[in-house]
Amino acid sequence: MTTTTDNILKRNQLSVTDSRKKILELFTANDGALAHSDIEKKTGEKFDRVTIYRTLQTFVEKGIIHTIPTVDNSVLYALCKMDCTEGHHHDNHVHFVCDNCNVTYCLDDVVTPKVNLPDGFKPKVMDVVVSGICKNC
Amino acid sequence: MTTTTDNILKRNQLSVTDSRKKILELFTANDGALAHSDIEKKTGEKFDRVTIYRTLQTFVEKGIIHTIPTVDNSVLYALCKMDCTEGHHHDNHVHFVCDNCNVTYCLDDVVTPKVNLPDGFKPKVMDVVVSGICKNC
DNA sequence: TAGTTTTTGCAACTGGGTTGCAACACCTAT
DNA sequence: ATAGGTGTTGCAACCCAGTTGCAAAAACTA
Ligand SMILES: [Mn+2]
Ligand SMILES: [Mn+2]
Ligand SMILES: [Zn+2]
Ligand SMILES: [Zn+2]
Repeated sequence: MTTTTDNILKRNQLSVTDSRKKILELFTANDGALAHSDIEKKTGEKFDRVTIYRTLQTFVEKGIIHTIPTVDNSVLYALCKMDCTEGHHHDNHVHFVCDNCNVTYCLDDVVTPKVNLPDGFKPKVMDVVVSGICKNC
Repeated sequence: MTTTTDNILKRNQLSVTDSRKKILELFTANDGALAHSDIEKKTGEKFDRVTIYRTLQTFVEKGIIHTIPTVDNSVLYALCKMDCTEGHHHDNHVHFVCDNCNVTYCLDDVVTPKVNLPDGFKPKVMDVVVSGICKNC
């Protein structure tokens, strides 16, 4: 029997291992973003810290997940929903952090607005993080 | 003789010390944002790392400088130009990071644009970081 | 100038993240 | 199904940013 996560791994030329399956499952089961520490807790001592770091790194490189900039200088990861490929991410969407439940959401459908920059500044990439109260709070 | 930096320190009920004067001077002399490491380099072994950390922390608390979220998860600091006070910052402006010279600017005059969020999401604060090529490059 | 308060420097510690390497698991071809 | 080669894991050791407690030193106050 071949599961969804197995397929995602194979599609990306990654060998199917316990850690990769479990970590990928966490992302597909969860609609918010996850920090390294979340994963460490949810896998419960099953895998070495280093393995988790390396797995996340691999997933980012393959375009399976992307990192999210945070205000408090921690790193968050979330599933790429667009057609991201190795080395090229299409994840320029708005992120929302809930002040109450502290969950971070990818708002893939929200278009990032245009801003008028002063003369001489040429924009390329725009990161928008909105914080407030989420739909579940 | 009383300098500008001395006045800023006194106005904020801070005792005037060498480290505070020197670090504050760096901010007033520089129009881009500074990282802890920048300050460490520019002061040249003159002050302990811990002193620099504590000074920056104090300045942030007093509303003299503010922190800037970065993509690569480092912390940047820049002078508050608005009327920020102890505990309350008015620094919701757009930040610009130059891909070429790597300087980060506070674009105090650029209004942060409105975005349309999905139903149920109530926005409070919005952080916008634009990257591209700056006016000096 | 002396006494009080605040700040500094040092040393020790924490926590996130990385690296090298040997043991192990996964994939492929027979 | 099995053996061999390749990729992945776990461990130990390390690095670096940032924090903490405390005694010495500097700044303020009277
Ligand atoms: Mn996202
Ligand atoms: Mn700013
Ligand atoms: Zn919430
Ligand atoms: Zn530039």
